Amino acid sequence: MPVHNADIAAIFNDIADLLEIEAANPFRVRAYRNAARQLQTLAEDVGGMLARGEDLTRLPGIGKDLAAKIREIVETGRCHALEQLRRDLPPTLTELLHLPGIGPKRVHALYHELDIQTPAQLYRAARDGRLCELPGFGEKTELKLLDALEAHLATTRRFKLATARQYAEPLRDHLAGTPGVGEAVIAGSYRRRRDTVGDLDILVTTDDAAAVMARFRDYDELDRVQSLGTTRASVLLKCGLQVDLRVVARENYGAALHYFTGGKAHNIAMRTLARERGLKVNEYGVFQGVRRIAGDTEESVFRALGLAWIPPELRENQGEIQAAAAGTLPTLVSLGDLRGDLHAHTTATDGHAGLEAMAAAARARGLEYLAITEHSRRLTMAHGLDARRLREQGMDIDRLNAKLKGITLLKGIEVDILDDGSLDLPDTALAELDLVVAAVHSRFNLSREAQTRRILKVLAHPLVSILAHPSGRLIDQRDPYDVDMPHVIRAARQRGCFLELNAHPERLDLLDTHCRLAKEEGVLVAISSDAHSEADFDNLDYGIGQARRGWLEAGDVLNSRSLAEVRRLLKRTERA
DNA sequence: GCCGTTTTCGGCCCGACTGTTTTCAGTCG
Repeated sequence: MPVHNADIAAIFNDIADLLEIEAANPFRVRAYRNAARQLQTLAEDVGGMLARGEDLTRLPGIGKDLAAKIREIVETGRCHALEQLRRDLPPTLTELLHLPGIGPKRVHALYHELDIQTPAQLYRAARDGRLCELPGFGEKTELKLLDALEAHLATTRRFKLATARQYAEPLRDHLAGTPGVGEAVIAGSYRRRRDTVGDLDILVTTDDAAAVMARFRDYDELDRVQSLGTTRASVLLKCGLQVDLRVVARENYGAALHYFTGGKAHNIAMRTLARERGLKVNEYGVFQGVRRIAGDTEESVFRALGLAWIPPELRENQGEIQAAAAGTLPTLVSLGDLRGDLHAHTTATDGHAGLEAMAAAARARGLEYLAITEHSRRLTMAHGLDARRLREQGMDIDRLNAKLKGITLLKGIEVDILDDGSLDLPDTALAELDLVVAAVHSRFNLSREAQTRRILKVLAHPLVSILAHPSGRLIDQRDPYDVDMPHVIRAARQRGCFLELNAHPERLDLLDTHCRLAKEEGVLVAISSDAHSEADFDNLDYGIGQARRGWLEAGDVLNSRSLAEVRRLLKRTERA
């Protein structure tokens, strides 16, 4: 079984947890966590990099020791260091660590003083009032733990960005309605437009923090307060989403917004850079000694460190700080750059609107062209098209195009990729179309070798232009299938094919890291709505967010081109 | 454990809130 970066990251995080419980050097612990984070943001599995003879110590945060451990895990599937730790400490202790209010010191005490190893044992101890015996534990801690364990708060889940938005915007508006409030903005991973968010970070500026806190506490959707101070509060909404609120004075807005937007790694890198320059960055500003030299605006914070303003989507410490210093930040693609959409359905299959309505909806959003790409016959559930119905729809599109103004419909198909990598419709039918989008909808659990072979075969097909939702994942529902994505991307470049970034909020597929890899390899990305209804074109904005996280510029996006240019590029695919 | 135009040793981001502490450690983001 191939080992994935996420597996190695999990091992490193486990090691970090156990080391922390053993009160190891905190910087050593941090090194493991940094490495885990680094691994999770790589576009390619380190196994592949090792196979090509690459030196892993070139990766930031990976030195000689951790590179050797990675090699050990890839080659043997085991990690001696972790096994050693687990001989000394029960592995279930890391579960305790994830309970609210429980950190390494308390886990250490629980284990060594009361022999508590699992959440269930902790629950019994709290219920029996045995926790109070421990120094540092009191009655309140005990009650809070009982509460948390009963509410199963240990299982923290992430929310899809589109779902989080439904809760976030009304709450932000509620807070913004407090008298005296200046700015009220949702920061954190929401502002960075991650595909999912673990919690909401809301920043409010005002001179009357108490009023904002009071209004926060009175919010209808609020389930319980976890902490509430004069400038910071943390609550759980009834839906289970955690919200962290921070209130600052107006002059601190820029510094606070930067602080509460950046990914952890970005913020640490920024503060390290400041320190190197004899400065200090915190949520109140940039300081030279006691003198505050910036912080009113985000621009001023970056400028004080000699950096250009970095778009929120890039703030993950993936090279954006270096690019900002060198003046080489990308000009990220925006919704207005999109001139067409290359993936949509109608009532002919599983869509909810007809050709004409979909065309009108696309045109209303400023699009100049729209490809109709129904499912093919194998997807009987979606009433997929066979060759005859596809031809009939083509004639409908010709007739409609003759009278449509301001938008052109393209004839396409989202043809199903069969188990062996062949296509669900004959070439004679596909050859009649303007573009062929190919998609995997079955056999998600093939081995990496078989799945990669299957998709490479599709990319080699002379009539295929775009690979739809390349990883096949459904957020929260289905993991990506196992495929060698760097290989797929290189194959797409050789064949002149394009990769779709499916903008549906449940897909957001291409992943951001693979968008960036596609850009580096020179493969254009099609940001597609996969619209099944008129309203679905609004989803394009989620695709834009993901594309921006992948550093894509307008020039990297296929459907930022004019219709004539797109037609030319599709033709080149066929000839390649 | 990582890292290095001040360095191969000696650093390593920063502050708020809670609870139990009576001056602060632990946790969290």
